[in-house]
Amino acid sequence: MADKPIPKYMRLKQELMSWIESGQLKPDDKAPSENEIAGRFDMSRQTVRQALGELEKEGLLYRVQGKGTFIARRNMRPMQPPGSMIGMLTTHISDYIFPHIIQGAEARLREEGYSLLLSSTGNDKEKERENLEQMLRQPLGGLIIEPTRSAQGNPNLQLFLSLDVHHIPYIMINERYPELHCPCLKLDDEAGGFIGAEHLIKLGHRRIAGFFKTDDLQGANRLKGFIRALHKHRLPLEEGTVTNYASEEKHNMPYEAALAMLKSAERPTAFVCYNDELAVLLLEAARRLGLSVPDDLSIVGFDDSPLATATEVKLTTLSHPKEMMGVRAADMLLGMIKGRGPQPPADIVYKPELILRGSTRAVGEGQHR
Amino acid sequence: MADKPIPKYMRLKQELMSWIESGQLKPDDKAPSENEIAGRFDMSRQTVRQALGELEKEGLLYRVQGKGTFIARRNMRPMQPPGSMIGMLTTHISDYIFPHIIQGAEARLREEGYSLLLSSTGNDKEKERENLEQMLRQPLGGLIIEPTRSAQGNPNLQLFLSLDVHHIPYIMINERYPELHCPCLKLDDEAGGFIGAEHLIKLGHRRIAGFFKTDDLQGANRLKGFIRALHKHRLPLEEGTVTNYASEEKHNMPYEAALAMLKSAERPTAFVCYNDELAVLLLEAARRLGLSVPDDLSIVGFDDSPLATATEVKLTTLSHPKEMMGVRAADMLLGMIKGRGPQPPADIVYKPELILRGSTRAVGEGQHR
DNA sequence: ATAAATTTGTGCGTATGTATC
DNA sequence: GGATACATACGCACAAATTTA
Repeated sequence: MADKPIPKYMRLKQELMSWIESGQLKPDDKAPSENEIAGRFDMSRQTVRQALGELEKEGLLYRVQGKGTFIARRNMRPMQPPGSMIGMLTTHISDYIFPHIIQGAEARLREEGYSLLLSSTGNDKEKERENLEQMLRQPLGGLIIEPTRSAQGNPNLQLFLSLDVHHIPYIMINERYPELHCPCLKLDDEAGGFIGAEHLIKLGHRRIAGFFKTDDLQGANRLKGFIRALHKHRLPLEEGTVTNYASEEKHNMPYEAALAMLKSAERPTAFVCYNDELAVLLLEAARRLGLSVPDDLSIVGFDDSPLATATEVKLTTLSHPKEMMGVRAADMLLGMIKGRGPQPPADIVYKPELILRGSTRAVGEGQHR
Repeated sequence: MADKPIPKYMRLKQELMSWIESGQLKPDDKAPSENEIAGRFDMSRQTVRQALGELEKEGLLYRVQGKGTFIARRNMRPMQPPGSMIGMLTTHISDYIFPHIIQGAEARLREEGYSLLLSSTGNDKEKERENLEQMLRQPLGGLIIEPTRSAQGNPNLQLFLSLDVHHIPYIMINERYPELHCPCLKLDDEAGGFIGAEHLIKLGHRRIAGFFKTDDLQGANRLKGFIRALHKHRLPLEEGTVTNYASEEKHNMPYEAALAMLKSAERPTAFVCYNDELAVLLLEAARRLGLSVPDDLSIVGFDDSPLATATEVKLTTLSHPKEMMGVRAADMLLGMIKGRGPQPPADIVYKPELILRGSTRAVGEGQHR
């Protein structure tokens, strides 16, 4: 009684599909004529035509007037359902820690049967727009975005809002555009800057210079924490203590500034650096002036990148979740995609931890070697 | 006479499509009933049904029994044409030079309006299979593949062959599986091993140890070149001169081997390393024993990775095209996709160049510092 | 709540046109 | 030209779902 009768043409469709699948009918084989099928299955030719018509639309058959009906070349690979592709848009692909974040996200997504569509902006907001537009042309299930120059406004806001319109879930990593209220995974950069500076202060350093990139909010927040530590310990924030630089200048400007500082009479005894990449560069500056790290100068890096342990003097630095952040980002996004709840997940904020290595030392401690 | 009469149902289809396109019928609007259309256009209901049926299959309409026919929500964002996505399958995403290759390829592909679908095998042939299968479910325009453990056979050969069956162009980078004859971009690893070793020989070194990874062909070829250099200069290849290791052992095994070697009475005066990552590690081993590089030990790296200049002693190493290889790989693949010619492009083989830095020195030269 | 009207779904019949062999 | 096969077109009857009276 509860049975739903299957229409005749539908049963014929299934029968024919099984013929094809079992190999009884191979590609380019000729199927029986409409009249023959009608006779064999005791149905009208119109009904056969309905079944064949649908199979043709589905690409399993092709029909040639006057010739017959034939099995299509099975070019059909079993297709991925739309929405099983996740886009990831970062500033860089190859720079220090980004590959690790990407690797983490890719691994997790693949485990869950999703694919990763990768794109980078090269820290250029124009390219961010192009990439977003291109991504929107794909049937994406979601997006993981690292903002480009997050401290310099968001000219592509309209595009991001259209993600909401299309109901494409997205999250941000490292930072978020303040205008958007999407979930975000980030490091507590302010705390990191504070911890790095306070570590040096507790080692007795009093003249501490800071070097921060300021075109993204990570840099601004790390600087904020740095300043808070100085204030807390009532150290003056003198002119020239903090060097701000833009991404384009990272190879020269801070290096030159550090050289100038280290040559001055009242040279700083410690550096807090925006990241390990810069710390390695400033390590080189100290070497060039014949200064020993950590005997003459302490340096704190940031991000615990592979560079931190490649140097002779291993860098004291602040941890960054890297792969783990990528994994969690994937988890969170997949949760939003599958998830029922309309409430977006809460932000995940990682506390950076100080990793003590050889590049920092108390002032005035005995020289070695 | 030469006119082909347009069928009634086709004219109706076009009429209805124009209604939708012009906005006379908006999404979720109800279309006139089959009988009404039939009356209005003076045709039978069956003919109307044929037109509506096709439009439904094409996704422009949906029909609800007992209710009516409705215009589909045009959720269709302008879709990317299939085949505008390029897959890239590498062993690692985050390890030293891979990010640079990926970055180069991604940049070039995006310039041409293609997207990059990224996946990594983690040097695991099982994951290589899974990733390939997943990639095949996407409408890929082509594939860039870095073989996984190319020196250890190819259990996924069938999958690679099915790429040919589906006419999906693909190329390999860094190495190729010998069983497959697809275009390949690679470094002349054999020449690199030779150049590195000969450089040391010309500096007067006689006891030169080599450390090579042997689960991929790059390592095997670099070793081959290393041995050829020794032969050419009639140096003996003594027991223990060459250390082979597998990827899993890279963090400990060569390090321990180097320590043992350096402690022996007849310690080698120079190392040729599979890559910079290993060179940095062995630099550390030398430090631990109080040996100075390059005064007591010369080290040659490979790949000119960022690590090579992060160390205090900048590494003498062999160049690798990195980004450029990614860009050229993208170019070559796009050429194959667009290209008419059935003949596949020729391999591109880069000659590695010796980059002289501070980690190598002639034996017996004056000590410094 | 029931019945009637409407609308799409299924199935069959016929006739004619047109392409292929 | 004739036979065969698919394409177009119209007609009817009834079933199933939905809306309306």
